[in-house]
Amino acid sequence: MVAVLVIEDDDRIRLSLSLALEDEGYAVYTAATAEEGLLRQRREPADTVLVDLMLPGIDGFQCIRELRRDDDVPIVVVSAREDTHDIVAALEAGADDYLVKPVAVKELSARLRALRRRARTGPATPAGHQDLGDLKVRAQAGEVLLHGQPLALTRTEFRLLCELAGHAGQVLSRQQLLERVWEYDFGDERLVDVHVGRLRQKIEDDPANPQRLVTVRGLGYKMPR
Amino acid sequence: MVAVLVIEDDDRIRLSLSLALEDEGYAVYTAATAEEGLLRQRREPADTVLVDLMLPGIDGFQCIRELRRDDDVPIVVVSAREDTHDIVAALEAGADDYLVKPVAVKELSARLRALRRRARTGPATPAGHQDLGDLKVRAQAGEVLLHGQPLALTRTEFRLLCELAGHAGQVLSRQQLLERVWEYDFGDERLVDVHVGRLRQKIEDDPANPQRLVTVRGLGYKMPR
DNA sequence: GAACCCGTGACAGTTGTGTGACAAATCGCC
DNA sequence: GGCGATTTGTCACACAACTGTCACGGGTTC
Repeated sequence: MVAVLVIEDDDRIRLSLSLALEDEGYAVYTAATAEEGLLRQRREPADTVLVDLMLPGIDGFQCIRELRRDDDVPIVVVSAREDTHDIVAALEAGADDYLVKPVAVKELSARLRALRRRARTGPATPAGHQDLGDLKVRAQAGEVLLHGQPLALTRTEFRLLCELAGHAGQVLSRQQLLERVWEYDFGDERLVDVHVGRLRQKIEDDPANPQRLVTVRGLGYKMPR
Repeated sequence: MVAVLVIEDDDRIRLSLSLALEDEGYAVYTAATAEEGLLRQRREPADTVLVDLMLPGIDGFQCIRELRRDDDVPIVVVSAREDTHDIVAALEAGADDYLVKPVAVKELSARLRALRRRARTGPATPAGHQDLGDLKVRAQAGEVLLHGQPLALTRTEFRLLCELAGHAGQVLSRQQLLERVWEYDFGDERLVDVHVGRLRQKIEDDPANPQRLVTVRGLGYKMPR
């Protein structure tokens, strides 16, 4: 299911956009302000973001720049302003497409598909590739190198490692890992422990004394930088 | 220098677009018909293609499909028709963007930049020719050499191989392959498995132990660099 | 010492992948 | 335009790999 985040302050437009997109088969998240949208995208990233330009507080341009700072997500502007200057500014800020209200839903949907088709040819997983000493994570190639040798990881191990390596130096709670790796909203947190254990068997020189994937008691796990 | 191919039958529009794009710093090739444009793109590929919808002979839609057959080049439609139906059809055919005439050059330029920014993150080599050890893929010539000997591949096998070889070192999911090789938006992913199996019979020395086309369990397939 | 946190081995159920068979669709040739 | 050959997509089966649960035990905190 493709998730779309709609950032739009006008309640009526937000609602009608949401309904239309849901009809097209998208999962829709919404936010009424840029702040809310940015927060939401950071917590639970959507696959595509629709954003209005005229927003209270942080405006659309700034919002796009903020999103682009650490996210390569496709961004589509939906705005009432049809001035060329606005269009150019939004695209320069990092937007991928720009539609003028009122939008035809069929067109919006087609443009989303075209954009996603193009975006998908990019990196498959969020983090590109990470080097942590002897351990190299090549997300695109779907491979992990330890001392230059490719490692045979299962999908779950791979995704777990990507998640941890992508936030090297930062503690991730079992709950966060469950949500991001397993996409579970709930579940047995011990599951994480088991897979961390299995992962350690493969990436640690001495699995009983983990160096690369350490546990932070009471908080979770992290990979030191 | 970024090269743009403009396919447009109206002399005046073609000329003014060319001049405007040259002003923006693009190298511009032109073609007055789809046939001419396709030939030109095959001989000397541009980095982006602008195409009109109403062309004599092969029309714009068909032209887009032909281009897409063996090229991942960004395609922008510039048309006088502003009907949603046309827009959707063009995007579905494979276009990346759609502008309604008359176009503001600044906007066109900004959209080209946005599109190229997005497209560049994609495949490193569009559709040239790839050498992977003993296996040489000549996409343009439509032939594949194994140990210097030409291989007899079916069309599907050939396109599958081109797609994989064109992204050597990168995992492609079954879904991605379905979309790019079969142009299915959905469908049975097992179809990919079957054709990978058939392809292996032809390109692997020992099909039971694939070396050139390996499966990455849970993720998809890839050809190692 | 009690409560809690974490590592780990075992195991059954689930999922992913390769492959042969087959019918429908397409192609090439006359 | 017809007909055999080739290609394509679907299906089902078999096997291997992976996943999640559980229980046990050692360590840590208070």
